[in-house]
Amino acid sequence: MCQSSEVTTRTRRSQRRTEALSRERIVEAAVELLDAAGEGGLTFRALTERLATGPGAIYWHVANKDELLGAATDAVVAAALAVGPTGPPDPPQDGVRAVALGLFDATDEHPWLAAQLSTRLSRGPWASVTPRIFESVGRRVRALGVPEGDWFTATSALVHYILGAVGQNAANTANARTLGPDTNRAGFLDSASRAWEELDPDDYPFVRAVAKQLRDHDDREQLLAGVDFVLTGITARHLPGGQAHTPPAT
Amino acid sequence: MCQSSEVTTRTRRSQRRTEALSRERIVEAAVELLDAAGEGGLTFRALTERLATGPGAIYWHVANKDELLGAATDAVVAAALAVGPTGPPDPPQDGVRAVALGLFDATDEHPWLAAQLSTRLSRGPWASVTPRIFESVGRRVRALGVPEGDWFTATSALVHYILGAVGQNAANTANARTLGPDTNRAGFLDSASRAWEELDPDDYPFVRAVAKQLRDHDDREQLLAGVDFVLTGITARHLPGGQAHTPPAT
DNA sequence: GACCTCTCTGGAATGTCGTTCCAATGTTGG
DNA sequence: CCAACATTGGAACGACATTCCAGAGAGGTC
Repeated sequence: MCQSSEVTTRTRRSQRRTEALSRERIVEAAVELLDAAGEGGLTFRALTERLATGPGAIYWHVANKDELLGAATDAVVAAALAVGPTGPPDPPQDGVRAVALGLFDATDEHPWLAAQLSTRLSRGPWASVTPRIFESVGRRVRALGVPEGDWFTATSALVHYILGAVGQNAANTANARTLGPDTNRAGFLDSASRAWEELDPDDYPFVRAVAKQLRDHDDREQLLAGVDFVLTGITARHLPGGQAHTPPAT
Repeated sequence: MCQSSEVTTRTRRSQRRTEALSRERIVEAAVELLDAAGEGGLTFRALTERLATGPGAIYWHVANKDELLGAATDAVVAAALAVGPTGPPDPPQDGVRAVALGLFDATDEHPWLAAQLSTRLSRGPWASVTPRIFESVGRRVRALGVPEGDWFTATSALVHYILGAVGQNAANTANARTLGPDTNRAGFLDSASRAWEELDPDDYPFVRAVAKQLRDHDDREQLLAGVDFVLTGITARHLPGGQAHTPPAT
């Protein structure tokens, strides 16, 4: 394969691209690739092909793949939280529920988001995407009447729960898709439930006992139930009345 | 590099290994590599070197890297939950707190665990490591007196919170280590707090307001506070008395 | 218009990784 | 002693992220 010297005249590109490359366009293409082919679908090869360019051009706008993934995550989360930016004057509890559902829907639409969120949070929790979510939830906590000294603790509890639940729940739908086009969420939960029922009765009595509830549960209901647990806990501690529980509008 | 044919006589290994290779030994070595060099430290090359063998031998015992990572995660989590296997007869609340702290300490000892837990959960939440944690928490929920129909919802809420909080909190300590040997956890939180304070005052008023609390907070206290929020929420809903809150032993 | 300079481009090359392939080895049982 | 067999480990492969660099276009200067 040792070609002679004349090859150094590289086949120059047809001409300069009509539409300039930009970080925005790259992130946009990255999100599309991730949506289409999942986590492993984002490669620089696929990216160069889709943008009709070379790796060097992309690296001019983006430091590396990790930063690109972070930017994609950030863009999607920002869009998800943008539904009620500054927080409408509805009851704070409803606001927190809206944030949770917004993230839930985002992970549903972008199946790769759940894994990305978890990975990013466990690698540098206080950067990038966290402040956005923290701010969104924290404002409602403040509006609840929680004393200032407990803002951080209460908000952290809510954010941790929401991210944990969203990551795990939305994966149900996402995983069902990867199992095949014919397998729907119900089928996925069905097989998961069966797997639980087949565990060792001595080691896993409880898990076996709730296997049926796993099959029948509704992700959104469960997400909201958990949010309400935390909200109740927060208000019960700080507001002796503890009238925290406004049931979610169904 | 085109060598002649005599090279086909490969330099055969000295002799058969004295101690047989086994899946156990491989997983053990994998955990050690992960502990020593972090997430990126586990490569088949490093593994073959450490075990003084070749890739083929490892692949005979393990399907692929993903399965190996899963096995490593499973082993570490199993060890973390093995402190009180069947659940001692202490108050259920304390039991849940013990599970949370056990996972917290495990991620502290194995910094890679947080990311692995999140990734695995969001990719196939109902397999591998989840039943173990679910069982552990679920037994205490049952012991709390929660009606059977709500076991799954209540346990899910607790597990989601614990995993979310553990993943994010333990990362504080882990990230402090990667920042350099001289940077400790306090230094890490300090710079994170400063980053929060430098956010746009218009977009992030709440985050800026709690930046100081971020700097001063204690991970374990906060973890337990969140667990208590959820526990309070659970018991308040189901047990009208709502005497759920046994303050953690400090 | 000819020149320089600076930003931006994209094709080739590099090194590492997970994984596969297979000749060779010790072991087991006939 | 020999033929299956489970197991080993070295070499090779293809994909990937990343780096390098020759060059194209745009804007300025004379």
